[in-house]
Amino acid sequence: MPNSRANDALRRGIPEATVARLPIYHRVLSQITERGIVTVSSEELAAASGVSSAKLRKDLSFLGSYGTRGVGYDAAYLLYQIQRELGLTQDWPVVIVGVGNLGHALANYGGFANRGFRVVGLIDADPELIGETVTVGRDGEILKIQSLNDLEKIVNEVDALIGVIATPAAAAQDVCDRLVDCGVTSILNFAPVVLTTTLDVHVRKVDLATELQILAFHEQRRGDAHEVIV
Amino acid sequence: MPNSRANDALRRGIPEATVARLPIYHRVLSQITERGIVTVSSEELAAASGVSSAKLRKDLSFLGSYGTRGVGYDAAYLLYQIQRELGLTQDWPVVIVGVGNLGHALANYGGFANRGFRVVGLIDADPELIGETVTVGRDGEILKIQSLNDLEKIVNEVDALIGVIATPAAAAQDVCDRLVDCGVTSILNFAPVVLTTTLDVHVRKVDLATELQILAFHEQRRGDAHEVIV
DNA sequence: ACCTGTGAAAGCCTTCACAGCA
DNA sequence: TGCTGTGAAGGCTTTCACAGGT
Repeated sequence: MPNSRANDALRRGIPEATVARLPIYHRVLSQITERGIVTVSSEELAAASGVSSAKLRKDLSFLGSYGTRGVGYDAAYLLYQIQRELGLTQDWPVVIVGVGNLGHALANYGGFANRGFRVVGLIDADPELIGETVTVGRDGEILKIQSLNDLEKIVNEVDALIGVIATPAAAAQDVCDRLVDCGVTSILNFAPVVLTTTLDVHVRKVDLATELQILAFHEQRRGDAHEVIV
Repeated sequence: MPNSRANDALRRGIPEATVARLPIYHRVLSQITERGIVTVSSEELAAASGVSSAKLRKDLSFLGSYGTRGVGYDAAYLLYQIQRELGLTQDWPVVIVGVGNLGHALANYGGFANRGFRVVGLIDADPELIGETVTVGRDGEILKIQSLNDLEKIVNEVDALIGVIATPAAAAQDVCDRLVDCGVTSILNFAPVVLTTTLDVHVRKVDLATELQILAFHEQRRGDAHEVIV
């Protein structure tokens, strides 16, 4: 039974590459609807998202047929569908472990709240930091930094399924293990280490040095672009 | 002339997917050599990097034949080759625009210095911040935050080719244009906007909310994994 | 015996180009 | 006419499996 690509959309098997772009479309559509625009063509939406229109149409076709031929997409309706697909219509409690500069930046980051994420726990190992208050989100909600010792208690209390690791590299694997042990199934890791977990846990990694190194690679390439062995 | 894949490595056309993994291998090899390990097999290195050994061998084969059959790779030698390939044997001056929490975190980030990056400029629009000193890197080097008005002067002075944008979304495109105008050709963008530039400028994007949204998507999937149309 | 390096196969993603519908 | 939705083609990436050295 050679199960073709055609059925994938129906079986809700949205390609990973498409999933990774949905948040961009989501953001662009938010801006567009806020400006009062009602209808948008694949060409326009693609340009604003930095992708080709063919790619955009393919991406959207995995969600369903939400456009109108000859016209375009109803921006608000499409926005809602993407929101639903991404699970942003519900509320995701998130705990952040490691409240250095980066952790602070994440806690303050305004972009979370209106996308369904709520920072409900700030955890750090440094006794100096514990008890300190941090403003999370844009509307001035205040949260106290809690002790790493209480990680399990905190995670269980707030029922977080998503954890963010912004600790030094040395602490990350241990924190990861503990998060997973108490039920966290999705982890966003900013520490520069490869985390090992069971397969059912989703780990995504953001590595600042890595990004710069990729840029440096291309930058260097400019210089010796013509040192080619023919 | 159907130019085959086989020549790609020689013509220095390393696949993008491989380039994106080289920094990981680089980091893992650094740790390994620091522990005094001399020889490493593709299996070991792959495990520590979180990839399959076949993938690792293919990746390394694009750089050249640096292993020994029946034995493995000389860790220090391989590390050097990757370093050279990534352009980390030279020194890249980097300017950071936007010195909020995130900008601070980036400035302080210890991982840059020993990977060939040197933060040489901190720029912000907020008059309150200008003149404030920030410790960059691990060895306590001190840098003063400078005014956005002087961006062009600063970039030209320090000869930066790489710029990091950590400003609010609204300011990002303008900052990008100005950086490009004064010769920056690689940009790492943390602002949640799609930047438009000429094709010869390399832009990489790190979007914190996007990463969480991708996790949320998969998290949601767990719940309704069985709501499948058959 | 062992482990690298690599063609070949399989799978995934993007682009093309146009049928199909408003 | 105009724009979406989508097969088909093409390109890129990963995996397989083994030939080729040590």
